[in-house]
Amino acid sequence: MVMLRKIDKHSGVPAYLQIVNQIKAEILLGNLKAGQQLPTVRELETIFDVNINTILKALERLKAEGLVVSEQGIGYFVVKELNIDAEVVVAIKQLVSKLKSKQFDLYTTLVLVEEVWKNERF
Amino acid sequence: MVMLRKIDKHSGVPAYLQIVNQIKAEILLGNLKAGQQLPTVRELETIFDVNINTILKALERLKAEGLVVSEQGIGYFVVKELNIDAEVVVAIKQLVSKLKSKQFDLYTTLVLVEEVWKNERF
DNA sequence: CATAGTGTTCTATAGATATAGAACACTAAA
DNA sequence: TTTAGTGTTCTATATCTATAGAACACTATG
Repeated sequence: MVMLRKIDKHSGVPAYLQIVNQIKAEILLGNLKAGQQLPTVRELETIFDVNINTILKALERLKAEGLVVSEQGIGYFVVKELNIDAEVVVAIKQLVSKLKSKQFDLYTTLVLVEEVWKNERF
Repeated sequence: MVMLRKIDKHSGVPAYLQIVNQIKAEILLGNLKAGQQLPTVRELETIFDVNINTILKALERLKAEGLVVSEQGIGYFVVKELNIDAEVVVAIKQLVSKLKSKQFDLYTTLVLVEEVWKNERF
């Protein structure tokens, strides 16, 4: 089931990138499958609560990355199936569960993951 | 040991926020301890490879969050000790290790963690 | 007191981001 | 053919982000 949420306008991350991220994640998690149609651009405008031009900028990026295609007069469609290893999803869910139980917030969590990623040699 | 890196000017995330994140993470990981002096603003300018005003914007944010204080003519100092549970760091390192071994990139990883965080009810 | 090394403030400019509004182009179905 | 529902393009405007450059203020030390 596709879950698209309003973006966070105060996070500092550009709105169009937050939209790209959400749609990409839905594809990665298998909630959006190849061939499936996205909501219309005007529906996305409502869903994300941003201007249509911001929607178009995000979709343009997703097209450039080859994840979706547009058909004028019809709609946008998912191209690639990017289903990831279920084991990975489980591992992420476990970490998220642990951090939530320890009262971490999302922002702190993301910062820590990024730093560990960049600082550790594996 | 403090590890501060040049920011990624093409990530879309504002430079001053990337700087805030790096310094905050160093404090969280215990690499910057309470009372410790940060590099000078002009050293930070070189380290992060951005303009001094961008450094000041980041430090202003860290001051507002109560993580650092400035003393004019002297320097910036860490206020809070935010050392986190070692168990949490280990868990994050394990996840990062697993994802790197499966050829995930950092960007995809962060997007997935964020989506799982927002979509799962724990 | 003079100086070097700190942080601080200010102005000007360029580029990126986001919105609003309007119009246009294509597709499918009545 | 007409119409409703799609995507597409364009202009104008406001705000945020980042840089450059200059000057100023405070602290410690010789």
